[in-house]
Amino acid sequence: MTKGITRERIVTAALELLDDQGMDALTVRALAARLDVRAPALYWHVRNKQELLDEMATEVMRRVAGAFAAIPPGDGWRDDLTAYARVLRSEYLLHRDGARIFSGTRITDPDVVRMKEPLFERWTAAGWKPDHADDAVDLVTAFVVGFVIEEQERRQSAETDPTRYSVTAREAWLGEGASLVKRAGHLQDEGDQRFERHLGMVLDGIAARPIA
Amino acid sequence: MTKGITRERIVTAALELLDDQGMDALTVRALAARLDVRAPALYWHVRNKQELLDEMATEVMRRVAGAFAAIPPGDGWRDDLTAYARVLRSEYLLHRDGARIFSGTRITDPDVVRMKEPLFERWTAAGWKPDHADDAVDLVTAFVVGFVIEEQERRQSAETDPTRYSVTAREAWLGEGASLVKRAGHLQDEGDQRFERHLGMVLDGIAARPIA
DNA sequence: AGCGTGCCTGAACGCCGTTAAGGTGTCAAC
DNA sequence: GTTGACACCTTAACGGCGTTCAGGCACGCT
Repeated sequence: MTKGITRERIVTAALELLDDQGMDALTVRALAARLDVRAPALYWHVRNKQELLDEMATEVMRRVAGAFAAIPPGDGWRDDLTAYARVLRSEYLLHRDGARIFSGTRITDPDVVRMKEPLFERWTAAGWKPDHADDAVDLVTAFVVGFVIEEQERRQSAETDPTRYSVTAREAWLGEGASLVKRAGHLQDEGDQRFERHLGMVLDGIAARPIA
Repeated sequence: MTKGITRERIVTAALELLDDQGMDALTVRALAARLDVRAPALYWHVRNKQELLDEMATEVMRRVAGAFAAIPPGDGWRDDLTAYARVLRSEYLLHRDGARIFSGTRITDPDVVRMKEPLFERWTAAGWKPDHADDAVDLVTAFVVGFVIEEQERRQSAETDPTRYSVTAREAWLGEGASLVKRAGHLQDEGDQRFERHLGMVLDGIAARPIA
């Protein structure tokens, strides 16, 4: 491993460590060890752990912006927002607890925020008002964040305690009655279909509003 | 303060401590001090801190269920879901980082899950399929979670660093270009209106699907 | 040759969650 | 009325955490 720590190397190593071992194992000492260095060395490049976490979140969003920019523009706002939602979800899913950790943290790089600009240009050209465009992006973002948080918790919970999401165990836990709640529990298909279906509803909701 | 620690007293004290001092100050020792007891005493009543957090989340959801049950049933699914969304949001807003902390954590009390039953009954009576009812509740939940996470982070960020969300500082940070992004930033009205508007879109999206 | 400065180390501090072992009070059984 | 069990709490301690601080080593500049 070549020496010479940089901010970027720290951030990417931190993301790897998070994926390998999970949030609890993401300690300054462990991260330093992975970079073949002692813990205090990191404090030369980063003010504290919170700043590191912010930087990690920014990096994740940078990858979202990158992946999104690599997709050819679609046929209209609906294609654009669908692509954005899918990219955001899959980037969150790449990291353990990704949605919980990386949502709603401060972005330290203006370029990431500026990525919205081309989108806004296309949509205003198509007659959208800026505030409607803003609502649309934020609504889709909120939906994806909420969806993936629940998705990831469900997934992890199933790993650590497989009985929890088994149908029979759940029914026993629920006790008597609540038959409709139980019946609904049966129907939960896995991830992707559910995501696309819910996303479709959100987009329908956006479509139902006057654009200007 | 009367002695005699119980699980419930621990949980409510923990919620108070969280509200007063924030997540970082919610330590076992500080919580014990608030209950006039030494830290290890709590381990007689609670397995570990994670279990305490789960219990706190459950308590919050119990309050959501309680507040929701206290509202007289509305005129249809739209009223029901609106009331649910508002109750969930305001309960999250009551606690620092509420949405981030309490979303997607395991609920330890079956009664909370069973609260959905009367809703499902009403809606199926009105012709909804169970899977559609399930989708609707989960979609609204995901939206509220995502919305409030962003809302709370924005609010706290504004407290600790008031320049961050000032318009002029933000524009300087964004640099040249991105004029549409900037323009959208101007329009962000505060909390409630925005919530109601976005919620309306989500509900429109639900309304746009066939119910059966 | 000497010096500043960039990057890193070793040692330490205070706090954390958690465990182990031991006390004290209450109350039923004898 | 003594004994013993048990619920509940204490003190002491452990290992690990984020972070700070003083020092040291290697380089480029004068």
